[in-house]
Amino acid sequence: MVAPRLRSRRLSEPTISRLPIYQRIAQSWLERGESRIDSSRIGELAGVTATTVRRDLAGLGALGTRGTGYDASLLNERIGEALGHDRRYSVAVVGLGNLGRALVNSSHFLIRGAVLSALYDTDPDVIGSTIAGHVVRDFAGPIEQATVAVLCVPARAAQPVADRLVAAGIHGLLNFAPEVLVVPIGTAVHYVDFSIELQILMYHLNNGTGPLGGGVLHSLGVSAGS
Amino acid sequence: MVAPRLRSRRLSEPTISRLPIYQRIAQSWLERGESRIDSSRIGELAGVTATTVRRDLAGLGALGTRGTGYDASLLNERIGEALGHDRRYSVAVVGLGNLGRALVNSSHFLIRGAVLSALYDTDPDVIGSTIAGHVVRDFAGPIEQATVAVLCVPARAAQPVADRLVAAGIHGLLNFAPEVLVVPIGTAVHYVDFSIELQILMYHLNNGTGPLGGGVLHSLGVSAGS
DNA sequence: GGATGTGAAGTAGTTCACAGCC
DNA sequence: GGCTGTGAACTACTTCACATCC
Repeated sequence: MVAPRLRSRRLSEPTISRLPIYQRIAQSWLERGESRIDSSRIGELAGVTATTVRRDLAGLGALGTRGTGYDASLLNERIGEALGHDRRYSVAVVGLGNLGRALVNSSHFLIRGAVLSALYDTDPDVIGSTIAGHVVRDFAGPIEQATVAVLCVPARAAQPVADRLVAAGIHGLLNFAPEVLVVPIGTAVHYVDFSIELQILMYHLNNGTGPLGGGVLHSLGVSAGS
Repeated sequence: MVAPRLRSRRLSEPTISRLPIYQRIAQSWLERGESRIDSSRIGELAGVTATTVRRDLAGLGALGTRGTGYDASLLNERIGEALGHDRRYSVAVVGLGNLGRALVNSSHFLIRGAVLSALYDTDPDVIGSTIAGHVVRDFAGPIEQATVAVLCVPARAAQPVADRLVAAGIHGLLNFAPEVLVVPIGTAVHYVDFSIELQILMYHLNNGTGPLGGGVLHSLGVSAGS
């Protein structure tokens, strides 16, 4: 009667979107040389209540210590496991304009199990050049298998590019183009839209509301603390 | 007894995060020459149910027509008003590496009331150069007032940069650096973290769950339709 | 006929309050 | 004493079902 997988516990959507934030907080705590952190401090930085933090973390199993709080290092590790970081996966990047370059050159984009597999572009001046240690390939040529693909292409190109990637067997798309994609069942698309994020920020600024919002952290008025 | 402002209706957090998606869908419908769209089609593309779409849109006032659906043009306009696009606001960008350049050169980032006010960097080679029609200023110099600032700086620089911007009277921050910011009450911070978005995509891909997630649209298996 | 808009019901997520453990 | 973990209460969001209107 041993549970087959801890990860099989289904986490709620809001929890999933908060876990990476807690992880980041745990990491920054470690960098400052602090080893322990409690739920109220995490909540303060993440813009949620301490109870929410405890509920979220309890879903990963009992990893705190009563009276003392959580071990930042253990927290970092367990959240990583819950999000599937212990599995390796490959990432292809399509489109190496400023955004694509920013992503592949960032030391924080590909972390925890993510491995850059290939870069593609359609610009003859870019094809063949080396970026972040990878030679850029022609997107018109063969597409190598990868777990997910990141679309950093113009809006108009997004749909045809997505079609081609799905046809090549890539079923996870991270789309930075401001375009709604139509994909077959079984393919996951996650959108990141800069102008939408700006709009959400403006809404909160105008209405003075909401300690937490969006899929990514939105915190309003975290107190400075000690 | 006239209501002072339609916008005074408080919209729920999930609704706020979906409205920009509906707007984008309405816009892409207009571009295709279609003038009307119904809630089930919007829902299909956005990855939510038709009822949710109607509930969200009903919160903006009655703008659909029974039997026919919604007018894409009106929808686009009303969502814009609800999100505060009718007010102009200025945007400063700090850090003009690949990401900062990608943002200011993108035709989709600064839309609907957003006006680029100033660009800042600390690199002497970048200061003085012209990007997107603006001369890059020295961040060490005076900071001009702006409604919001976009941080495209390295993680380590994020907190000091934020402190400086807040001190200069800028109370809305869109932070692309993977760093939790501590800001005074009254300042809104919205975070966009690429690696977190990638993690959320991976979670859904591994677990095969969730039609909608995150603050930004996550759709799994939108059917192709006609 | 067809799609919106909305009370009512159902479900999910958050907060309260406190027992349990360090 | 302090902080976690969790049943219970509460709140918010979503879905159902249908009256309403074009």
